[in-house]
Amino acid sequence: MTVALRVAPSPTGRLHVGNIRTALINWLYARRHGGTFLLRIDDTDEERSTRAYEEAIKEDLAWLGLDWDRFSRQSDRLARYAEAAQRLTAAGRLYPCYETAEELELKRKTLLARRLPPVYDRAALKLTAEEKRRHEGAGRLPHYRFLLSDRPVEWDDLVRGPVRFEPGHLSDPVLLRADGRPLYMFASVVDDLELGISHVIRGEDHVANTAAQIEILAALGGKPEELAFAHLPLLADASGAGFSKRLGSLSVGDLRASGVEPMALNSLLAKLGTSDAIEPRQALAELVAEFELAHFGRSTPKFDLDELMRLNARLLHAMSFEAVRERLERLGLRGVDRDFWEVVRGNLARLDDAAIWWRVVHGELAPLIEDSGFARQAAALLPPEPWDRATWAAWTEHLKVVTQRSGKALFHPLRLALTARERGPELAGLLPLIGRARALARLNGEAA
RNA sequence: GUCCCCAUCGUCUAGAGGCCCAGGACGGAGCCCUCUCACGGCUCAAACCGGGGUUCGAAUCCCCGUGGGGACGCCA
Repeated sequence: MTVALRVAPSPTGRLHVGNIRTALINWLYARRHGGTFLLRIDDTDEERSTRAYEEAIKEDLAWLGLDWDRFSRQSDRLARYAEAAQRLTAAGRLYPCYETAEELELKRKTLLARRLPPVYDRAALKLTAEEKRRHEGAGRLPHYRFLLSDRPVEWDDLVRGPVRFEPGHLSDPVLLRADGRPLYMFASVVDDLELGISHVIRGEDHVANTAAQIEILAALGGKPEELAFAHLPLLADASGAGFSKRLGSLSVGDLRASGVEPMALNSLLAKLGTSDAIEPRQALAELVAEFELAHFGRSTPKFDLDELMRLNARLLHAMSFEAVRERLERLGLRGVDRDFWEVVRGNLARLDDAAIWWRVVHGELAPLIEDSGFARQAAALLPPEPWDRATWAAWTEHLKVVTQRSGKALFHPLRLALTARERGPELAGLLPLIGRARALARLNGEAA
């Protein structure tokens, strides 16, 4: 069986945490099983979809490193949906309905008030030809519903196990709006069938849709057993609130602005809710090798931004110079080298922070002098260049003997004078980068 | 309201009747390393939602509560 997966965002906003997780997991599954990955833009909702968002989604996926082998856009395939609708009509599975949105809303409210599930009553099925003519004569255009069977729908969900939907709990889904446009429910099935999708991995908010879509698929001549479904539990935010409440507003843009590395996000989202340890991974290939859909549980995991930021820091601490060189240069660190990166990376929470240490090493700063006498002594004992990592130990050993200082009393003033900061990377590494001239001046209390 | 799903350390989870006075990872605490923070090493604290059953024996099976999530659109 050919493995083919897809991610199907609607271009009505930027990708957010939930979207990204779904996209990533589908992508990982495809790559893990040597399958293809399709980016499908679900833009049947004309009012809310824009090309600008479509572009933003492509950029966001590219930023994450999720590439696609195939691309399709639902608005380009309207003829296909119309053709499929004709086949359903011919099979007697598509029927016109004339209720207005308001009338349907009223029906639902009435049912709810009677403690009944708000399922469509199929009143339109009983309409006579005369009644239909009257409706159309009155200017009412029909929308079309798919006639669900009276048999239960079953499938073996890759995450939830055997799932069974009893008839009567589902409304006949509207496939075509009164203006003739297909709805997601329909376009999605036609695409999955015609584009040869083998696995649909999505959030559990789609389980009821799957039941209906399996029937539509079969009515279209597709084989439901050739399409595997997996429904993952939705994410909640750290407080446990449902995903749509707060996480829905956490977009890729926000995350990027917070200094989140794409691989930090990928590392978290690929494992959150699984039994695997969540650890920083430098490359998607590692996540591909580790990916197992069966490791996902059925309960709602919490997405915690603090956890993401910690993972982000850990990822940064292990990043290679090659991986960040260009980005550092773009940050204005001209001529940045491996030594600098390796000395500094362990102290970064986000890549941008490297600029702080770049200034400490190459820029001018006003030193903090606690004891000018001691600082001048230290300056006087500064060894001649060339300097390397051993210089620091040699120098401070010498200072220790001469000044009788040790521990914090010895080191703290040196750190303050040299970097003007309480904390930072090891001075043994930093000192050679700062260089003798600058160190000398700073110890003497001069801005340098 | 109806239906579906879920319920083990703070978090993600292992656990498919005895191997569990419950294991791992992240986080937390302590110690070590150390000029600081981080890294690393070692150690510790930390959980089976409640109540009924079934069973010689239940975290594991059943029922009922409770709590959480989801679905019920001419949105996706």
